[in-house]
Amino acid sequence: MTRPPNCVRRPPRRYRRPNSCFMAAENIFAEILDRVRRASDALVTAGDLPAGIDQSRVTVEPPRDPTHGDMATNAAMVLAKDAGKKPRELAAAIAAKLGADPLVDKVEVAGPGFINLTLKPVAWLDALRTAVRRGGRYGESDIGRNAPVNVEYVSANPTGPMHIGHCRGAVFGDALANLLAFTGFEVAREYYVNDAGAQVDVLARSAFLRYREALGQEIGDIPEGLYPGDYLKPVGVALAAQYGDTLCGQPEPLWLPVVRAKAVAMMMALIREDLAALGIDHEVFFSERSLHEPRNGGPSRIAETIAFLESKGLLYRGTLPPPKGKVMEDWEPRELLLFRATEFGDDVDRPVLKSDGSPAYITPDIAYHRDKFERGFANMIDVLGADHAGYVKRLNAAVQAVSDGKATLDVKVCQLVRFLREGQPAKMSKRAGELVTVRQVVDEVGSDAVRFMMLFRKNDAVLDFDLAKVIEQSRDNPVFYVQYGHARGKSVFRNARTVFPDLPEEIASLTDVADLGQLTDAAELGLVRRIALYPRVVESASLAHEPHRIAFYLFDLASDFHALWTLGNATPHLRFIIQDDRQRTVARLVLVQGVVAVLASGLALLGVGAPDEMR
RNA sequence: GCGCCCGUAGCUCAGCUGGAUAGAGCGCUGCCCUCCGAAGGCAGAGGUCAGGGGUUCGAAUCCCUUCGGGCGCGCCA
Repeated sequence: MTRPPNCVRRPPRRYRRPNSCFMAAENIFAEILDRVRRASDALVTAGDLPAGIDQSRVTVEPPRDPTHGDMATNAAMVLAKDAGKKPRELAAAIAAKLGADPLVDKVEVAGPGFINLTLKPVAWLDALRTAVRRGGRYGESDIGRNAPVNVEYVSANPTGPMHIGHCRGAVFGDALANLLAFTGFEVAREYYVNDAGAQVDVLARSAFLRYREALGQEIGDIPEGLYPGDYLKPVGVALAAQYGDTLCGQPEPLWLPVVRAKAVAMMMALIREDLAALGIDHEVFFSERSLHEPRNGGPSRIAETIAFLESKGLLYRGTLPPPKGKVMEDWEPRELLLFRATEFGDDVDRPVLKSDGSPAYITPDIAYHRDKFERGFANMIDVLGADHAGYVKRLNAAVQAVSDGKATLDVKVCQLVRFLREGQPAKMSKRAGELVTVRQVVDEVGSDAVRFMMLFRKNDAVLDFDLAKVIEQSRDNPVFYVQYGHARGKSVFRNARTVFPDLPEEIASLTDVADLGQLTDAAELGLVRRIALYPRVVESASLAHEPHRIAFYLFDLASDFHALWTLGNATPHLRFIIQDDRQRTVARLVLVQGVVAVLASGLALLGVGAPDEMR
């Protein structure tokens, strides 16, 4: 019998961190932070700071105002209280140590006790060299320390093709998973298949009609309450081919499981095609139904979970107060088996069993998250749609309960997307009974545009998606603007080869011979600094579970690059290719290669293509 | 009624988990190509970070509160 395969494991498709050691200077900000800490440690040794002082709040950041130097640290201000010293006094002491650092050109104490650092140019040029050498792996890190993380996303009901409401969460979850893998987490991409609820029974009845239709029977209009979509016709045809008319004479309890399994399997195939169109491919499809079924002749996962909660004293029989703010005609108090969710911060205790004894809606979810925990995931991320925002507290309560507080769950709620065309609500053709689908949108504007735009906003803010704007070729369209940056870089290399035909195939291989000291213009060095920022952005985006930071960073990087390019219009000596100066050209090609590498790396994290030329 | 999210330039939004004089795009104003690098770039104007309290060296960011807007609320799924 066909059924969505449970826990089918395949090797992660997109990214796996190879075994390797990382260069210390991969992230120049982390490197400098390390040196600041060592300076503070030296003061501890000298007795100027108390032993064991907490340095966890010390940060190194690029200052907003470039006149404040390359980096600023708050070390003195953060440590001052514990040290019993004045911030500026302490700052002077730390600054004195840092001034001796070979990477540091200049140190200043400013404002309330900031220590502003200006690095030697060689420090930045080293960062560029690193970026070019590392290529697509630049920004990779091991901050995750191989900790397993389970990212559950999409989880659309298997009752039809994906509609656009699922699009944002799908792209978000996928990009977040990429990001976590890139930063050293052991990531599982998981899809929770709701193949057990009442809605899949409705699906089965709808498919059964199509089955009779395929057998040549007159079925008339699809009754209210069933799924009318044409996408169920192939299910009817397949059933007819497989079973002939043998299901017709059977009572519903006999044919329903058969039809349901077939329909769910075919709907999942449909959804996986839709996901594939967006470049999404989960490693695990977890069947809700499997949680209801006995395991090896023993109790089901759900029964086990209820017993577990019982043993922890987290269940009791009681009645809930009536829901407020809503007229409930048929509400009456009933005694139910309740889960003490309020002990974990939820607003009310939640029923585990309905009055008829069957599991309530959250119960399989509790069992599911318990299963994740027992599979070794102490870190879980659930990506949900806006309509599930009210569900966050009870999921957190469930995870706390089933893991004895040992697991963390971060629920990322993706807000609504408003589809527009030229600023007006988009009218999209809907065939009878079908919602607007993901496929329609991808077919119209392409996967790259959909993915980038879904990530060009914080997940918790509503998003306007203008179908006309995203295919414009202008700065107003960030997808184009960033991809164009990559293509433009590649075109520099093509042009450079016509001037210097002996240039190597791989521009990156010039890194060792290039004299990067040739990069002296403020605009060039600004671009180098932006490139050096990338590992820091990746790290913070990963830890915050906010892939949109990558998208905004790429936009800024492309912006810097386009600006430098255009500068060459008015000032020819700043052009990347200088006919009679091979050495300078080579240095600049390495710079452009840095831009190209970071754009390609960042776009790959977002799952967006990096074209060699725009068409 | 309760919970969650949002409120930053005329518009659409960033703001690096508390840092210095709050940024970008669009729009507006003024510039930069007689195709060889303008699908672009530069400059300017534009702000009580919704209002009010608090926490501390320091708040758009954290806490409380008021006002606006969105989503949700069930033994449904």
